[in-house]
Amino acid sequence: MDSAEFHAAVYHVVRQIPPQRVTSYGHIAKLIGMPRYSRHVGQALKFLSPNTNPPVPWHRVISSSGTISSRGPGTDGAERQRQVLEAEGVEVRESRGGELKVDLGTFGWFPEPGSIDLGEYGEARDEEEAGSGEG
DNA sequence: AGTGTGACCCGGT
DNA sequence: CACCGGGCCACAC
Repeated sequence: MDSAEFHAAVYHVVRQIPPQRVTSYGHIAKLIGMPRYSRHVGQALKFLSPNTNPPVPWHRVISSSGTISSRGPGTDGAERQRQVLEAEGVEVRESRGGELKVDLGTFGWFPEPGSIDLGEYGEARDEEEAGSGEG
């Protein structure tokens, strides 16, 4: 699995997140079969072009705790993500520390690995399974 | 070859 | 809920 293919796999899965739902970097990593690569999911979204042909709903990916990643002080990425989420009906609230949070119990989308379409990226495996396989 | 960093995750306090 | 420590993988210096 090359870096380019990893990115492609991430985009493929992110495109399947339904409207008004959010999931986490870590869960995307799980879905593509690489549970230890949560940090790289964020990188893949960072390198995403703003005008890809099938659009990638990057805004529906937040942290596992329901927090929108701040991307550092002085950046407006988190605020842009908030506005896009609210525009499609996702409720975002602000904690005292200024953190933007979404209620995962209401808007969370965490399908089990294997229950979604991986397309040509279904060969990725981070953990070997003894005695089983695609065949 | 070591150190620091990043759109992260989990458990403990 | 907030804070901290450890784990994780790849990249830049």
